[in-house]
Amino acid sequence: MKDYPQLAETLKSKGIKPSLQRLLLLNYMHGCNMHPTVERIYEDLAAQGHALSKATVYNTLTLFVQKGLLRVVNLDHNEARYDVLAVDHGHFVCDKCGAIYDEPIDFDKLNLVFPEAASVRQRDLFYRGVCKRCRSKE
Amino acid sequence: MKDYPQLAETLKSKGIKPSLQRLLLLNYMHGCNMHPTVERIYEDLAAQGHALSKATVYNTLTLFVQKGLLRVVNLDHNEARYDVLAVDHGHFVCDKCGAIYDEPIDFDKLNLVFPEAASVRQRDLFYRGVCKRCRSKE
DNA sequence: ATTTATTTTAGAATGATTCTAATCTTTAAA
DNA sequence: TTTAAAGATTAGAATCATTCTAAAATAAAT
Repeated sequence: MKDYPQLAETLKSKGIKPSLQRLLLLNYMHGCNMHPTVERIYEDLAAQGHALSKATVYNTLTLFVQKGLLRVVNLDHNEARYDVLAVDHGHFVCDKCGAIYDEPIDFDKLNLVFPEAASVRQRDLFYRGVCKRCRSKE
Repeated sequence: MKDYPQLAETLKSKGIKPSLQRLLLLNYMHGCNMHPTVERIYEDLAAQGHALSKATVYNTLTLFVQKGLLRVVNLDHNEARYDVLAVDHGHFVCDKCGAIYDEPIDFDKLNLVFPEAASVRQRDLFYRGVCKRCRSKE
């Protein structure tokens, strides 16, 4: 655990009791620059010797999302992916290799208006296509 | 069927043979301003007396997406939704009632650049929050 | 007509997620 | 400290959207 007191403080500030499992999950997500699936998170933690049950992974991630520590990334209707909420950013998803690239975006500057919206909680932007790595392999 | 020859022509132009089931589905989607799930499409068609099998609904929608007639909207990791490809638009999704509002967006004008992208096939934008209808009920 | 390819279909299989009910852990009260 | 109450974790069952499979129906081609 890199920074136990800091992680615990983050949890407490959101009204979440810092159990071992929750600290492990938050620590994992903070040191994680991909957008892992539940399966991936579960396996990585198990490989590190932390065998949380899969139910706990689900429960905890859902809790973190509710409390605003993470966000769900729905790339397809198959597996959900999880993303740490840092700077506002959009995603580019490669159709070939499935890689997900983050790119900072200032949504405020886009100045988009949805007349039906009373309040906006979350903003997502996805571009899809072929990434340069895959293109260069062709 | 509103405009049989037109629908059949649309299918043929994409290299799809215009079977009855395919015409029914394309017709349904064209006269549909929501973003229906497979279940919804299946039930609506059945209610109209067109009992396609659910497998056919899945197969055909997937075919239409591959051929560029429809697009999948992944609002959550639960059910996929389908959208007719018309003008470029973003989506606002209400957290309370689940309503989905379209809003035309000129993505080109946003001028967003993903350095890792060699080519872009699709662009999606989702805002989430509470819609005015739900807000006014509170 | 007869073969061949294509489409549709019902139902089984899959797999991500949720539910359930029991166990373990922490907190609060006595 | 004990005891009780609340909260967290867990394994495994249940659910449910989607995909697979293999057969039946339809259309196209020889």
